[in-house]
Amino acid sequence: MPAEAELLDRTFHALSDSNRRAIVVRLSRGPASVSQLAEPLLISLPAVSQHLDVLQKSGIVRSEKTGRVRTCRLEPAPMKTVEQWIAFNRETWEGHLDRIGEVLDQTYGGTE
Amino acid sequence: MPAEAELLDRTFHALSDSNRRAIVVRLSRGPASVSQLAEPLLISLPAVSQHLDVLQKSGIVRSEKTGRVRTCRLEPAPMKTVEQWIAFNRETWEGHLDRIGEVLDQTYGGTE
DNA sequence: TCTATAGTTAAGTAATTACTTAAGTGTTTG
DNA sequence: CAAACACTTAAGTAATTACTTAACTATAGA
Repeated sequence: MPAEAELLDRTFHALSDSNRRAIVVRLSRGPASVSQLAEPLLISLPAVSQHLDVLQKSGIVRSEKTGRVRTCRLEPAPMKTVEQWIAFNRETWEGHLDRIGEVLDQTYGGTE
Repeated sequence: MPAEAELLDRTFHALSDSNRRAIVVRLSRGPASVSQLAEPLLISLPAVSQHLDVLQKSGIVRSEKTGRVRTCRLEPAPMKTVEQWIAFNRETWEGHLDRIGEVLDQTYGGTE
């Protein structure tokens, strides 16, 4: 599988869980520690660690540990790739609709 | 779980598989039958049917059967929801960076 | 130094996923 | 009517997922 496809697989998969999306939403407002991220979630701390692994393997989150605190922050590139993939498909689809429009125009004289 | 979260779950999950994304890319260029969608893929026809089920349950794809042919087409709303979710987070993140910029400006007199 | 804190690792489990092959159901077409 | 066609359903499987609890490591503070 091409590298780009694997990145899209991992990024879409990472975002398909609402606990992980909650982490992303929180990190979009600035860096946070693991326990800060865990606090509003209704799951155990190890479960949060596992979600962070998934987010880090997709590249959405980056983190470094200082002392005993791990600080997590958002890395925007993978989500931008996903956003662009969707936008590109939407444009293709919209272009296709335009061409249907042209055919209708030619057939029924809409613009003539 | 809120209805919006479930839609995001299903839509992100639907797009996390490269065979399903290939189906979406093909459909962005116009409607197609199940076997037309299957033709370039390296999996069995039942597997394609199962992928179409996933795409239809997320609402990304809609289809109707006429005679023995099922015609599939893209339904843009769910992907637009996903695109907006990402855009909203990016904007929050960018706003956060702007505020860091302001602090740096105030601290080091960047704009004064 | 003892203890609380912050997080990690390990191991187990029930549910879900992405396939497969085999055997259907209808629908055209020769 | 028979055979080819376009799927669909069923059943099975190996891998992955999202958790859990228990036990551990490493750092910080009293």
